[in-house]
Order: sequence, then C-alpha cells, then structure tokens
Amino acid sequence: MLHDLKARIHDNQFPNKRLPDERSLSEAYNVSRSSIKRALEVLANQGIIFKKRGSGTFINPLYMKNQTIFHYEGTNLGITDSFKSDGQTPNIKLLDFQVVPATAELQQDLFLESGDFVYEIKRLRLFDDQPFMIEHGYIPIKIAPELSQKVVSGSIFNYLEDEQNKVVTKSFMTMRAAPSTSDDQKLLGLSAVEPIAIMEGIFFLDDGTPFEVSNMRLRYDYFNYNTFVTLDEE
Amino acid sequence: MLHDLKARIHDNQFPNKRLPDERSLSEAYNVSRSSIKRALEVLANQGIIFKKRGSGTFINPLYMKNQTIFHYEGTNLGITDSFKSDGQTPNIKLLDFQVVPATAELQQDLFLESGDFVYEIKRLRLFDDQPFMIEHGYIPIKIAPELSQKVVSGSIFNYLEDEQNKVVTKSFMTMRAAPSTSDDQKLLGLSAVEPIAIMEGIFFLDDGTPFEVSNMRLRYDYFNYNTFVTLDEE
DNA sequence: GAGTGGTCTAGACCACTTC
DNA sequence: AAGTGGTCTAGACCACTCT
Repeated sequence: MLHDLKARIHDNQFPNKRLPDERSLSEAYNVSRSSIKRALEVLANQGIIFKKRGSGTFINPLYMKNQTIFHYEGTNLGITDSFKSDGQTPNIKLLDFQVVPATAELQQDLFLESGDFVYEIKRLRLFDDQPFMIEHGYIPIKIAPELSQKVVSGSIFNYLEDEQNKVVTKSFMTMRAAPSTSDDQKLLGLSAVEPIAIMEGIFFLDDGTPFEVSNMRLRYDYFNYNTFVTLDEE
Repeated sequence: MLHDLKARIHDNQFPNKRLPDERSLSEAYNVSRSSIKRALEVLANQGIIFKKRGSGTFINPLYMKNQTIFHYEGTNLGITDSFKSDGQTPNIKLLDFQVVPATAELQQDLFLESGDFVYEIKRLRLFDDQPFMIEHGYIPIKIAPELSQKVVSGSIFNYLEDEQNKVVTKSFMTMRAAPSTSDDQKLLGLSAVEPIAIMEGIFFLDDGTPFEVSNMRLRYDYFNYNTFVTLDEE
C-alpha cells in the first residue's frame, strides 16, 4: 500500500498535488486509519509529502521538480554501495586483520563482557588505484564467528546479508573534519593542508544488536553527506 | 512523559542500560501502550535508545559519550539554539546585508521567477569573542518582506517564528570538509593546515516553501554532526 | 512458556483551517 | 459548521528471545 501510494505520486496521479484525506484512503485500501497514518508518516519523513493539519496532505513540489537533489539520502550504510563510483572500480586493500581482546570502551559500545574478543580490521578503500578512505573497525567474534581474511577483503555487510542472513539497518554516526595526520597523508596521498573527514560510530543489526564500531577517515574531496532533516518531534 | 523518560535516562536512573518493558511503562505513566510506543519511537529515532524485539529496550551507550561541548545536532535546525554554548554567549556579527537579484541557480533552488530579488546575508557567528562559523545565506524578499538590519543581526528563525508565525521545520543539507581559504583563516582565526566543515543547503517552511539557501563554513573543531540512520523504510 | 517488542484495528475526541 | 490531520485508548494477535 505504501508502495502503491509512492508509485501513484511518481505517476503524477494527484495533479492537484494533493492526496485524498486519510479517512478516504483508509477505506480505499481497506486498512485502518492508523495504518494509513503510518504510511504517510514514512513518506513525510522522506520529504515526499507534507501534511497540514486542517488542510490536507500535499505532495512536495520540490520533490517532483528535482528528484536528484531532493530525495532522501542520509541512508549511507553499505559504504561500498553508497559512494558514487563513476565508472571506477571500488577496491579494498587489507592493512591489518587480527583478533584482539575487547577494550573496556569496546565492551561498552558493543555490549560485550570482559574476556570477549573482537576482530580488528584495518582497510584501505580505493577507486581503481586512488585511495580515499581508511577504515578501522571492530567486530565481536561472537556475532560473526566465521570472518575470514577473504571475507574481510570484500564487503562485510554483503557477506552478512547474503550468507548469514543478518542485516545491518541502523547506525549511529558522528561526523567531523580534521587536519590530516602524516599517516593519513601517506595512505591517502594528501598534502599537509588537505584535511580529512571522519565518520565514526556504531552499526547495528536489524534487531538492535551493535555489530561494528567503525572509524572512517576519508579524503575530504571524497566525502559528501546529504541529509533531509525534519524537525517536529519533542 | 517523554520528557520525564529522557530526563531519567540522562540522570542515569537506568543503570542496567535497560528500560522497563512497554507494558509496565504504560501502567506506570497511566497511558496506553501505544502512547508509550510513540514516545519510545521518538527516542529511538534520536538514537537515544534502541529496541530489541523479544529482549527489551536499551540505552545507546554512545549517546551518553558523545556529549561534546560544542556540536551541531543533526536533528536541529535553528542554528543559534543548536550549538551548545557551555556558558559562553553566542554572538552574531553582521558582515554584509543587501538586496540583490536572484541568480538562475537561486531562482531554481528557491522557486523564484526571473526578476525576483533576494536578501544576501553574510554573518560571522561567535561564542564570546571566538568566531566559529561564516554564514552566507539568501532569502527571497517575497517570503520575508520585512527583514531589517536588526532582525538579521539576530536569530532570523526565531524572528520568523515569534513575529511572523512562520516555522522552519525542514532542511535539505549537504556536508563536507575542505581546506580553509585565506579568507576563512582570517575570519575564523585558523592556521593554514586547519580545515573547515561546510554545510550547505535549503531550509523549508513547514508548508514546503523553500525559505533560505545557506552556506555555512565552520571551524573544524566546532563541527560535529551526530546522526542516527535507520534504513528500512522503502 | 513467559516475556518483550511489532503491527494492526475501530473508534473517540481534540486542534486547526476553510478544502 | 464541515472537513482534515493529531493524539490517544484498549485490546488482539504476531514474531522473536530467553531459559
């Protein structure tokens, strides 16, 4: 039903830029009004529609006008997939891969107990031969007990989804900018005045289990984060 | 009730990092379970808690950790309010304020027609005497026809909300990092190797009308964007 | 099996706009 | 006053986790 609504919006089946009222939709789709509200809520969060109490529900004209710019992104989870590759091939160079005991900090972030171990994975990501990101991550052994060097040299998220039926759907990330260290400069081919962007945080599985703590240092010219923010709660 | 829950979380009243189950909360607060769910949903979207079906609701350990002194919260729009000042006073220094014809690009971004005019506003934001952000914005005259130099030296969003009954609730933003220009260095007091973070995008009124195109250049050490991303809605 | 969150229903009443 | 979205209730049933 959500999907149908979205399709109809794209199909321009609401030339008034206005949706039927919730009660009608509820009847038309044979679901409760609450269910309709949930669906509309999703569309509103994606910036596709907006609701005006007392007036109705309208299609965001800008969404239709300029789809490339005004669509919800901010959903950058699978890194390999979320960077535009522009014809270039994404590569991964494994820098370090070992099993280490979880530090106190990791224990807290990943919900581990003392004595638990984690994979420490350090990788360099490239497009063709151009490195653009240093990735430093920790994954609990008990969540992914079968990580091999081969897996870790590819997309870990894809492996999990395809082979382990585990889906990463949430992340808590914090982003900032920083001058590059000499290490960054060497690995990413930057000059001293060229900075990096840092994204760090935790990835969660579908069920809320924290799955990976990750620190990503990116060439500033390969980093661009788009987000559609709605401020209404609280 | 939402507020109370949030306060209790901040107060560390759940040392287990675990909240009571929804049915108990529902009883404790004397509201329906649906209402509790709505409240928890808000907290979950803010990344404060996460829920594990079948297990319970837990507090995000990272949330408590990332309370840096100055940071821009991903879920806030009014800039003045969204920087934590830690006792310091946020100030605004007006650098430039004039009316200019809208360029072709502005016409597109702000939904204007050729011949329309916009305010061009350039401001420096400071905490006490420490500048941390250069703000360069454009606002259509026809949306806010009464902007004065006085208004523009304070919080424009607050003015709109308090005096004009217009609320800015949405924004489409893109973020990146860049080396600082000599201009940046002069205005923000940076050295040559210190970078800036750039946030640029469009603010919308709550009816979807684009209200401002803004470009913000921040000292890298005053920028920190937290975001909780959920990838499931289709 | 008991406990917990997820989804959904059917309906009441409130708040805002003017369809 | 009529229409429309917002909030809330009380409860049913499902899906998953824990032991």
